Amino acid sequence: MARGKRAAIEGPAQPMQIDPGFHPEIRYRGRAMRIERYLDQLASAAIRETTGQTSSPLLRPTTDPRHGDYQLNAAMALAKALGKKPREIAEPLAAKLAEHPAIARAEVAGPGFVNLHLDDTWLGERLTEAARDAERCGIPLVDTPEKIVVDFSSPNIAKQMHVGHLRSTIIGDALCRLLRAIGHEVIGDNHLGDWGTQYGLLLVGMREFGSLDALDEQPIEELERVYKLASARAKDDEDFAERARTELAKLQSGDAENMALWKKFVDTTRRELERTYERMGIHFDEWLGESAYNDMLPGVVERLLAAGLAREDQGAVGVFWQELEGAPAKLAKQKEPFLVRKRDGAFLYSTTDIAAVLYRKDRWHADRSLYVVDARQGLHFQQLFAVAQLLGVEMQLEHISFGTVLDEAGKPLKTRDGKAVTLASLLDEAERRAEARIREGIAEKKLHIDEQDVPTVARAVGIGAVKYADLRQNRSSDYQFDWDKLVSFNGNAGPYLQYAYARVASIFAKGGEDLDAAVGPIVLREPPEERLGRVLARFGEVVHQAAESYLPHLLTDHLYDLAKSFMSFYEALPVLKAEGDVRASRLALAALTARQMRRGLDLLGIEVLERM
RNA sequence: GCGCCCGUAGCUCAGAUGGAUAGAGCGGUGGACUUCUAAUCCACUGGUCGGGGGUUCGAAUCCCUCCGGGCGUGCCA
Repeated sequence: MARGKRAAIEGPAQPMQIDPGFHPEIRYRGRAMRIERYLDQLASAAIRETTGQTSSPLLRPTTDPRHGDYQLNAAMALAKALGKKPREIAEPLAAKLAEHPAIARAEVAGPGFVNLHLDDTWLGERLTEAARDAERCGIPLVDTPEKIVVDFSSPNIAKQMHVGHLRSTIIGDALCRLLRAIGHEVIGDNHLGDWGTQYGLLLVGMREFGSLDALDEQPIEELERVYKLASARAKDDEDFAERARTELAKLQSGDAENMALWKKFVDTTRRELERTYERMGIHFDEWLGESAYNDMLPGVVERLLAAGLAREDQGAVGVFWQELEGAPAKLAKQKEPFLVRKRDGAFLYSTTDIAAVLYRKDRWHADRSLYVVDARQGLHFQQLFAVAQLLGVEMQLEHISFGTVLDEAGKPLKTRDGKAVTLASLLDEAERRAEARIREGIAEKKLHIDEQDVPTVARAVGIGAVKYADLRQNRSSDYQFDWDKLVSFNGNAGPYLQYAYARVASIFAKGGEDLDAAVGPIVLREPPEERLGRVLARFGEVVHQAAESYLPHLLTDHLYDLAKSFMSFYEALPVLKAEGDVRASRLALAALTARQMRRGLDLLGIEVLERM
């Protein structure tokens, strides 16, 4: 049963015609569903017309469906400035908006809220358009595309990736996908830790007790083994430590022999890292590690000195905020210098990061550079960004910080013997648990998976569950890792969404229907359809919000809403057994759901399965 | 000391630029499978939003203060 008024228009949706006297500049851009922005523009125009004011309508989705779909809070805000009662402002505003075909009803309520009820006919037409946009899936492009560098994952050479890299890798990858989806040009850059003091120890250690064969076969294990031995030795053998420093200096000045061995460390490790990334479906556009900026480092320090931003102190060179004009007050107060050259002449990661900022600006002409890095490095990035600003680099810099991964007891996730859990072992465990759950489901005849597909499904479900668990939480807080929740098939978890997708897909498989051919027209008749339709209509908007606020959990929450709404619809109303227009409409709703689920999960780096 | 983050239902968490009776999931209780996948769906249950002040027509949200927890802090990254 459709709410509100319904125009007589049926059949294929037309690009909507808008009364030019009302808002000549606003066009609903065909298939690009960004409904909130559209309503916002509509309401702004209505405010201008009824009050002469240019002000935000303060459009918000309602929290209670009885208040309609969206509410405007502007009347209360405008009351003081206009010297009127809020309701006196709200009444004409509501009347104006009610004239528009998108709005079924606009009611004034409470102190001066304007509650907007979307028109189901209008909404059905917009959904029909979205159903016919298989390519973009209703996600509009940004007006001004930017070039954005996303610096993420960034493991160290010669060390296993561990849970500490998990979040950066998963969140960074999702942000790349999201920003690309709304039309930005994205460079995903793996800023490897492939340069620095540990290489002196590794060079000497490798020659002393390393094996080149082992390095080829199990590079990371061998490098970790050698490093452990070498650093232990260096502690009580001053001669050994001195040789390590000498070899490091030779490496940094380009000694051919050391360079060759170092290169071998990097290449072999990279091959091993790529296997893990492949397993996770992660791709980088660039692998510019710290070593890539080596040649720039002396110049960076000189430039800072010349600009009067840095000075020498106790043999080291750094930026001393409390002495600097135009420095952020907080940095000055903290009195922590930003060191860029050590007493022994070596450079630090601060120096490398400044070089990378300059490189990204000068060589790539990036508009934005995002650093998907642990929250504990917050101070470093504050300092880095302040230096960049003082150097006059015009590029938006953002630290996309995230919290620590904790175990069930709320402590940082470690193995029993206190070591960091490696990423590989975590993924193994996820797949193992997923497989166990899947076999249970098959035994109970609740899942429909052929034996030969079990490993594939277990992989997609296991990896997907890990990613979803990470992405669904607001990045800034620490997150508690819980295996049972992770692989659970119900509730807000990855497998539930994959299951929901498989259920939609099975409608088409069962009915022999082509998903791409199911294009409606969509007409919202029953309450479950109206609810599903309203969720479907928000997709483009949510993708934009998630991308531009760097909050993937906005999308996971939305996809969960979508899955729930679809499940309710699916349980309540027949699709294949419906007839005529109703069947066509419901098939199109299902097809649009499937596409948004697939696309949405893809933007999070999560695979879907046609059958499970 | 200085700085950053956090404190919301029994548990895990959402609550963007302040908006109506603070929402999910898990858990608990009760229902729904001869009908498109029941690992699903429906209903119910559950809160001094850490405490106290302040700003506002309106505060979980902004400001101050206190309490509790985590993290960072001169030559690691």
